Amino acid sequence: MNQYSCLTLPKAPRTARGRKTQAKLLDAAEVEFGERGFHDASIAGITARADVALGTFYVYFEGKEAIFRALVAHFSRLTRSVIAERIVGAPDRVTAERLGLEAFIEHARAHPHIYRIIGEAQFVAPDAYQAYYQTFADAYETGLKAASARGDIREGHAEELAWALIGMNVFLGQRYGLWNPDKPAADVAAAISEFVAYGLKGQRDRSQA
Amino acid sequence: MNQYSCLTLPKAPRTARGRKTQAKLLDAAEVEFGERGFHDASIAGITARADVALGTFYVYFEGKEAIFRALVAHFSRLTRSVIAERIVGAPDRVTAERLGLEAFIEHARAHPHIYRIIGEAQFVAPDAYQAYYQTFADAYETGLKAASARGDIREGHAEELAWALIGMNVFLGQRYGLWNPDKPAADVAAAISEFVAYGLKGQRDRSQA
DNA sequence: GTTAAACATGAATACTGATTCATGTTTCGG
DNA sequence: CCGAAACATGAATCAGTATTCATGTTTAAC
Repeated sequence: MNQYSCLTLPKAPRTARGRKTQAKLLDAAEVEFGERGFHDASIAGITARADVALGTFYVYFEGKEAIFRALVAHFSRLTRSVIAERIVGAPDRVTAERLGLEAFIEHARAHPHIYRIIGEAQFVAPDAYQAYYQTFADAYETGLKAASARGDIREGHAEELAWALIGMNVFLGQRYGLWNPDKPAADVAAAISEFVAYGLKGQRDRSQA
Repeated sequence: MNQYSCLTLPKAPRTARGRKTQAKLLDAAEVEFGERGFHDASIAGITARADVALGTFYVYFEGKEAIFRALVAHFSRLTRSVIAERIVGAPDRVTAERLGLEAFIEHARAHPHIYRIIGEAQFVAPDAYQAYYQTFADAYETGLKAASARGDIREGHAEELAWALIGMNVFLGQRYGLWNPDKPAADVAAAISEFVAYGLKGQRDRSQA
């Protein structure tokens, strides 16, 4: 219930009751935006789900877009940390890619609301959306460069590769996580791993897969 | 002006005047939706741009969503044909991938409206959006299978690969076509081509790039 | 326990914009 | 040229909802 406590929010509550109410609103907003989309979602819908009065919303948020942006910022961090946790300690970059894709598909499957909200941010809060992927891409690029420095993968074109790999992940997450969540995420990740391994290393590697 | 004539439209005009007015509305809607997004776009905005009266809109379209869907269907076909034309006659699959990506980035750069409209379809007309990418993926998969049958690329996982490659194209198109359209599309495509070549063929091929 | 700040309330406000419709005008086959 | 169908018009209708605000209640510091 209190998963948002770390956020710098528009109107910080000063009492325990206030923090609880704000957290209820954010939880409710996740469901309302996730189910109905930004424009069909209503403040009345959010406050009804949170079981507070309509006016209470404006005690804690500037308006509809403000709470949406708060959710985007929160879920951006959450998604990155879920992936990061999963690939920590991977023996090499190709394994990291496979585990990251698996984590991404599973996360999308478990939290479809989050993916709808981030996707809609492209049009509702374009700057936040772009910042999200730029941060992701920067980290990716750094990771790829480190991997090539230690001889894990070939050198060069890390920036373009980072965006290409992110796009791969997003679309596979959409297709196999959100649209047709039947196939095990690990199977999809394994199927793609060969492509990524050859693509990044330029030769077959029998030590992993 | 008459680029929509092939479409099966909700209310087919019966006279030359009618066809011209409907085409003006579709052209105007492309700009209105492309610049302001689906929800901020207004029917009044469309009819003003088309230089017709408000009520005229409803002579030709059921409503706001109907004209949006007509645009999505039209641009889906257009995008596919632009890519298809570019890769016809490519000597091998890897070259086709490179030319396709180049075409995609250039097309996104030249027609940002189209890409905003298709992107928003994800939330405004999810079925149309999904159908668009499913069609794309099916064609892609067929192409990959044909390529592996003739020994161009490795066998296996054509479905997953199709979605991965589409995701790559979309994100590179977004990054280098829409957000930072400075780098030549051919350079980006060349940078990624090595990754795709190794990934699909599993060994260096010195005959092309 | 007092009290000032923080929080909660929901009816009222204010505005937007999609869609309808009754009425005129143009087209085109005959 | 005539008439019926097609097309054009824009004021009026209709619905929905984001945001405000005046008022009442709870919290927590002292």
